[in-house]
Amino acid sequence: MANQLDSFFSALSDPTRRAVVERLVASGPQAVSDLHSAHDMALPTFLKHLKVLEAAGLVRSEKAGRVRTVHIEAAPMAEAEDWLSRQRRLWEGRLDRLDALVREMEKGSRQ
Amino acid sequence: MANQLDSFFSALSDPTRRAVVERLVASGPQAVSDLHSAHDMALPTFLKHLKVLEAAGLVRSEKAGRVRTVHIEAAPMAEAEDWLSRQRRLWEGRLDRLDALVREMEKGSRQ
DNA sequence: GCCATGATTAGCCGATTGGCTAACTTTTTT
DNA sequence: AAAAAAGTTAGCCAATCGGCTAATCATGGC
Repeated sequence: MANQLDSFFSALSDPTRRAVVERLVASGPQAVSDLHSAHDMALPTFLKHLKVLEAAGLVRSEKAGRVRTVHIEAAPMAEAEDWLSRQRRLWEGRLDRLDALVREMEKGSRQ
Repeated sequence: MANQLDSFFSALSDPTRRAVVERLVASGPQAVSDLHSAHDMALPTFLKHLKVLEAAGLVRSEKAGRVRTVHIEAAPMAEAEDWLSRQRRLWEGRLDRLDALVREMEKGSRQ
C-alpha cells in the first residue's frame, strides 16, 4: 500500500480489527490467544488480522517463550485523526466564508 | 458493509477517494467530469470511486441536465474522527494512570 | 434534426481480502 | 520422554476491488 494513510484507514475499516484496537487501548497488552478468544473465527484467520494491524503500524508484538504479546502503537492513529480534523476545519472555514458572503449580500440588499 | 465506520474508513483508504474529498472540501461542489479531470483513469473507473464515497455518505450529488454536481457531506467524517479521538483519549488516560503508578512505586521505594 | 458532450451501464480481468482446514514448530508441563 | 499449549505456515476458496473497453442514454448547441 503506497501511502501511510491508505494502510491505516484500510486496517481500521474492519470491525474485527477495530475491536482489537479498542481492546488493546482499553485493557493494555494481551497475548494473541487472549485477544483471539473474543472472536468467533479460526486462529489463523485472526492472525491475518493482527498482521494487517501490525503492517499498518497500529500494533506491535513481542514473543516470549511460546506466547506473543500484542500492544497498541497509538502514535500512527494521530495521523488519521489529523487528516480528518484538517478536512473538518477547512470545511468549517468554507462555511464561515459562505456565511460572511450571505451576510454581505443581505446588507447590500437592505437599502 | 455492516457498520457505518466500516464504509467510512474503507472509503477513505483509497488515495483517489481521499483526493476527491480534499478537493471538494477545499474548492466546493464540482461536476463529475471536473473532478475526473484531475485523475489519470477512465471515467467509469472514477465513477465507481464516487459511488463508494456516496454509499459511505461522505458525498452527495444532484444531476441537472446532463451534468451531475458532487458536494461533500462533512457530518459523517465527524463519526470517524470521534472514534479515533475516543481511542486516543482512552489511551492517554491509561498512560496517565501508568504514570501515577510509577510515581507511586518510586515514592514507596524512597525510604 | 444532428452531433458533441457528459454520464451511465455492462461486462471482463487480475489482485487482494477474509474466511477455512490441515499440518507443522516451538515451548511448557507432567 | 510424551503430551499439551501457543503460534505459525501453506494452501484452498469465494467475494470484492480497482482497473479497463465497448456500448448506450440523455441533454444541449448549432
